[in-house]
Amino acid sequence: MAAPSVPTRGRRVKRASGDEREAAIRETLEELLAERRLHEISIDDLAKGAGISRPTFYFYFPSKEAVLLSLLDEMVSIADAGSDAAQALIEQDPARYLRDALAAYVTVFGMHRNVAVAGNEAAVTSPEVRELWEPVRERWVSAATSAIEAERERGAAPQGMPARELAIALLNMNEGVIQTTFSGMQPALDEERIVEVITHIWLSAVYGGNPPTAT
Amino acid sequence: MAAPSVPTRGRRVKRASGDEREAAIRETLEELLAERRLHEISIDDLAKGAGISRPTFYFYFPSKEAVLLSLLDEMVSIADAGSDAAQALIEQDPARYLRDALAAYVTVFGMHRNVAVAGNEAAVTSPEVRELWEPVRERWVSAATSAIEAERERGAAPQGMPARELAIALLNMNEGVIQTTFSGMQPALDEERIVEVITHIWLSAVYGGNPPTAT
DNA sequence: CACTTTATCAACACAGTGTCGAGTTTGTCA
DNA sequence: TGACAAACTCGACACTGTGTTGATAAAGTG
Repeated sequence: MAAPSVPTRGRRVKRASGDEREAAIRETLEELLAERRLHEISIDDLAKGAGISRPTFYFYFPSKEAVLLSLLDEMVSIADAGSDAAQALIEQDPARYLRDALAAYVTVFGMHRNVAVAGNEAAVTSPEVRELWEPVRERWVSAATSAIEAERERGAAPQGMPARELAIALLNMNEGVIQTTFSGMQPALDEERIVEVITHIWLSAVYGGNPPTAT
Repeated sequence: MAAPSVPTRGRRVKRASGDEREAAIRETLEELLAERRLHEISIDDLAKGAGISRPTFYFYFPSKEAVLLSLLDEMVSIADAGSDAAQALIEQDPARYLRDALAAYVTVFGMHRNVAVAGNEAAVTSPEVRELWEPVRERWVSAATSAIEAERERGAAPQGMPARELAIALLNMNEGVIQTTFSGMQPALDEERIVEVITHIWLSAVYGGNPPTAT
């Protein structure tokens, strides 16, 4: 499992000056996303920023969405790692597990907010980006569904809505909250309040008024 | 208050052949949105569909986003009207009021799903569309905030999270659920389940396990 | 029936995309 | 060490879409 620190998504091996260029392109995109939206950034901007010509850009990436994709890939794996760390708590203290896992995502997405917001923009435009996101979302939904079902089985949570439906709607809430807050839309939650508010809604929806007890 | 059936958003008076062209452009956009995404539709496509040349298009609208804007305008006022109809119930049976109001939006947005999905796409790209949506969202948040506070005052709902924060997060959930379901993204809720699932989450978040009683 | 308003479009200038083919540099191993 | 291939680079092209200009026709009005 000695995976490279940054997922390479199937690009063939590359080294030396090539790797530096590739990194320069990625860095340029992340920098430019701090100033303007994805659709306002041209391939020429990325090429210029990385010190190469536009045709050379295509040697490294097939499109600007592909550059974003590699940034998103990295961000998602960091976020997943953070929430896996909370995993240990799942049986002892479900409420704290939930808060920690949600906090992990909100923190990472907040640190890379430009990438996260651009990902949302590109998910509409680019089938490739959608193909990256769908399995990620499905994994989150499955994990939440299992957790809810486990809590019901041990009698901590009441029966009710199908667990998967709850999970989907609540995930949509997370995404929406993160999106509006980090893209500067109004009205939106204050950044520091996100975790508290969405944790409360998850807990009420799942446990309905009877908060879970720690063991 | 003899407002025209379709809001005109400040365009100067226009009539006869002019009005027909304008309507033809709007219809063409709604038709084409059933086949492909907004960014895949060119101004020339709209012009051709309305039987005019591309420069003539600009006589009627400054951009394709402006056409979408007028479609969105219409959709929002229909949806608002539908939820105003539920308003009467707010004091007698809050839970049913909530379900009816949510159902009104989901139904209207579902009927014009192509417009709704395109609106979301354009909100990222076009400041004008964002300027239309922000006040609409603010109105919804304010209405929900007042309703929650009223329920707390009469003792039906417990104190807790600031009402406005709840309202914002729950509105984000509604938008996210509608967006994923109607844009065909996966995973998503089944269309017929949306109202039931989101109503449940609103009620749990606001009343925490103690459902409101009808008077 | 002058004259303004409304409506129309051919032609242009531009910005961005993606590709082709010809070049240079770099590493390898005979 | 020098031939060869792979990695890398970019000028120039073809193409798609945008937005504007300026000339023109048709309709409505005093």
